[in-house]
Amino acid sequence: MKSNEQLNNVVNFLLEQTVRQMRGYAQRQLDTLQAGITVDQWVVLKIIDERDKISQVELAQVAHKDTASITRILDLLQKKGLIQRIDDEHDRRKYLISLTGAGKAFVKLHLPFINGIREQIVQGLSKEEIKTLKDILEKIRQNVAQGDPDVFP
Amino acid sequence: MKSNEQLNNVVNFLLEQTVRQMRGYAQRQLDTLQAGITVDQWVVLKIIDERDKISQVELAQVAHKDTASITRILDLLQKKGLIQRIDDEHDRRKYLISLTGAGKAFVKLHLPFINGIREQIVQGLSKEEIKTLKDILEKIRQNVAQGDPDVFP
DNA sequence: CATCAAATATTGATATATCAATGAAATCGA
DNA sequence: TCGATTTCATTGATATATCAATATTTGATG
Repeated sequence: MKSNEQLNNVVNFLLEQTVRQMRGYAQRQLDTLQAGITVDQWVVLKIIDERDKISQVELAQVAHKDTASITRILDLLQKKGLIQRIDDEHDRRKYLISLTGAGKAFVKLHLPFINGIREQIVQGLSKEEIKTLKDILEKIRQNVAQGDPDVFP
Repeated sequence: MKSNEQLNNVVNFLLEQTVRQMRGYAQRQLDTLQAGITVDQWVVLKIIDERDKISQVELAQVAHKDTASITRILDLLQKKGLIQRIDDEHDRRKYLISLTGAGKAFVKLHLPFINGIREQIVQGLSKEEIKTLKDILEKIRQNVAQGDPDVFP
């Protein structure tokens, strides 16, 4: 089984490494915009764009991040003037998160370029390959799943 | 090409999410050992086990980590008494990194269990699927590659 | 209604990634 | 050999992940 161990190690490693490189690539591309924003901040910004008045817990679920991370990312986005926290009248524990005018403009301005980045990442992969990749990743996700599984389309 | 866009987004997201869950799973399993060590620390430890007297730059290359990260991970491993930095007589900028006796014993003790974790992660995947996965990830890596590509077996 | 449990956001601690700057040492080129 | 460049390890700063603890508020149940 020694060769299997090798292979498993390689797969684990390759997956991590690929994601690391993807993130690096996306960040470097994003940096060329001089927009002063990180990939994770963009992800959060984009979700807010699509789901106005979302709460932080929901945001965390959709972004697959911890609420602590969301708090800190929102702090940064708020400092940049891109989002705002509005008190929820019906539940005073919550904020309703929205884009500011500047935030909306920011998303609108940069969305096409950023969609381009994502296309470049999977460039040259056929639909079949993408489907196969998704299936395999789904199997891995089931192997490592704990508690409530979250569903991908 | 419009139909692909949604798909692309999912693939990027799914990859990141899968790796995140893999890491979480591996860490939780590691935690059951009560060994007080992280996945990344284990990775570094294992490399030192295989390549005694390695330098920190080499370690960084093999582990695909920044030298800054290596410095900090080694600091922690050294505090735990698992590794030692020895001055390189031939190049006084370098350390030669080695496991201590405790470090060797630690690796020997936990290696089988940790290999088991890797095994569980890719459980149920056929060799063909693993090969396909590797090929697809390799394509993505090439799409996002910058500078010197690093080679996987 | 009072209490107790759960949800929400925040904060703190620790680990890591990444980038930039630094000091010390080695090497290279004229 | 001297000076410039490069290499090595470290440190600092910032961003994020994760886990734990907390205050506030809500909801549920007696």
